[in-house]
Order: sequence, then structure tokens, then C-alpha cells
Amino acid sequence: MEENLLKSMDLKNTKKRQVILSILKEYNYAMTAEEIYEKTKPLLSMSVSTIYRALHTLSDKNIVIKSIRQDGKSYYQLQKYTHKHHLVCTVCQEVITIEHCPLEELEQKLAVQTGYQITGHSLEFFGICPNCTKK
Amino acid sequence: MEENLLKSMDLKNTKKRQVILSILKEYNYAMTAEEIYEKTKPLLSMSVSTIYRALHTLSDKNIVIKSIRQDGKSYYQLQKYTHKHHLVCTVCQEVITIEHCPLEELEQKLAVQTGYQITGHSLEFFGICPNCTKK
DNA sequence: GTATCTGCAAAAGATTTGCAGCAAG
DNA sequence: CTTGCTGCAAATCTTTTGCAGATAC
Repeated sequence: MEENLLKSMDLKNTKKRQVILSILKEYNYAMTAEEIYEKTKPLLSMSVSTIYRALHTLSDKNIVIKSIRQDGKSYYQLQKYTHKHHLVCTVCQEVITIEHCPLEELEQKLAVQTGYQITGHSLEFFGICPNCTKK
Repeated sequence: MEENLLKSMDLKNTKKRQVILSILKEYNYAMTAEEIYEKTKPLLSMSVSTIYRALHTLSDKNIVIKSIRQDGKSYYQLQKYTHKHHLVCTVCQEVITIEHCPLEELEQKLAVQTGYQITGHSLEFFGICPNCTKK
């Protein structure tokens, strides 16, 4: 479980980090520090700064990936579940996950053209979901 | 010039808004409010909040497009120059513009699959430029 | 034991807002 | 004139940080 993951990165195996990781695993979508905080509340007490610090450490170790969305907030998710992109409804904020990343080939092409060593990308689509279109 | 653009949107044609628009036009790349502020300094005095307010108004009218990058800051550019994406060097922050947007077809496909009315997307690549790779 | 975590409160950075005065139409 | 624009300072929101006490190993 989470214990080995932490140990393997020379991180101390604390209850709080375990809880954060298990929440990210359970819900399996990118969430904000605030959302994680809300979900930890019933389980144990933890300050928001601890969550930020843990997420920062975990993303340094590439266990967690941070990405900043168009709402200006940082979203965190487990590395192994990443590389999916999202389509976000700008009215109700519903999020649809796009399974296949369409950019891998393009990335290769770009690398050749520019001489850059490409390390990643961020991609997000916006729109209005069928439900909100009706209203 | 900028005058007609403002009038056509029922916005008052002020010197400050003209200056903001002309800077966006001259430099023709997405910049932050802070960068715009620096560039206005030699020209006339204007408070940062005026810049934010003007950019907000202009983006409501779709004259200016706002997008939030992975550094968490908001970047603004003229609508007619948008729809270009960027490759950003994570070491020296150099930015390369990608001329052709590879997502138009994909967007159509997505719209059909999901029933969303797709209004836009954000895409950014990261990497290390040839120069920084050497070091 | 000691290096690493954590809580708290304070600080930071980017952006927004209330209010009173100013300027464009 | 009067509606909308601007400056200033204060407020907001998210995230980071300093420090002192607590915990994992």
C-alpha cells in the first residue's frame, strides 16, 4: 500500500500522508488541496498547510502530478492516473475525462523541429455540457 | 485603430485602454498584467488595478483572451492573434509559438462524442530548450 | 536522539473591490 | 449632466513559509 510508496522515496511514512494518498487513489481524479482537506476531515485532523506541504513533497518525488487549470487553482492527482485530459463545462463545472492523449505523436514532431527536449504538456478543453445548453 | 474597436463594443474610448490595446498589438504575444504595466510606464501613468479592470472588460467583450498558464499567472492577448500555442522552456522561460493548432479536428470529434458545445481549449508544452540542455 | 513532519499564524503574490473623484459622450 | 472609468488602499483567495513542538525511524 501507500507505506511502501513513501518508503521507496525516503519519505517518512506518516498517517497524514497515507490518508492523502488513499484519498487520491480512491477518488482517482485531479482535485484541489481544499477538496482533499474536506475529505480528510471525517478521518483525522490535519491542517491545510500540511496538505500543501505533503502535495509539494509528493510532486517533487513524482508520486503526484500538479496542474493548474483555467480557474487558477492547482489540481493534484496520482502520477499513475495522469496523462488524461479533461473537458470542463464552464457553466456547471462538470468534468469529462478524455482517455486517449492525442498529443504524443505531435510531441515527437515538435521535439525534432525545435530541438527541445519535451517534458510535458497541459491540455484542457472547455465547453457547455448538453444539460446546460438546454437551459 | 483602437478607437473604433472600443466604440463598437459600447466602451468608452479612453487613452489608457488605447495604450493597453496598442501594447498588446505591438508585442503580439500573451502577456501578464504586470508586463503590460511595465510597458505602459514610459508612456503614461496608470494603476495596476486599471489594467486589470480594462483587461477584464476587454475579455468580457472578447477583444482580449485570458488564459492561465502552469505558472499560475494570467496571460492576455488580442483575440485576433490567439489560437496559437506555446512551448515553454522550463529552465530559461523562453517561449516558442506553435503556429498550427493541432486540435481543431479533435474538438469536432469530441463535440460529437460528448454532446458538449465546445468553446475552447488551453494547450501548452513544456521542455528544455537546446541551449539549456547543453549546460 | 535526530532528521523529518506538523500546526499555527503570519506572509506572500496575484487579482478584485469599495468608494470617492474624474472624464467621455 | 450622468454614466462609466480610474486611483488608491484595503480586501480576497490560494499558496507558501518561519518557527517551535511533535513524531517516525
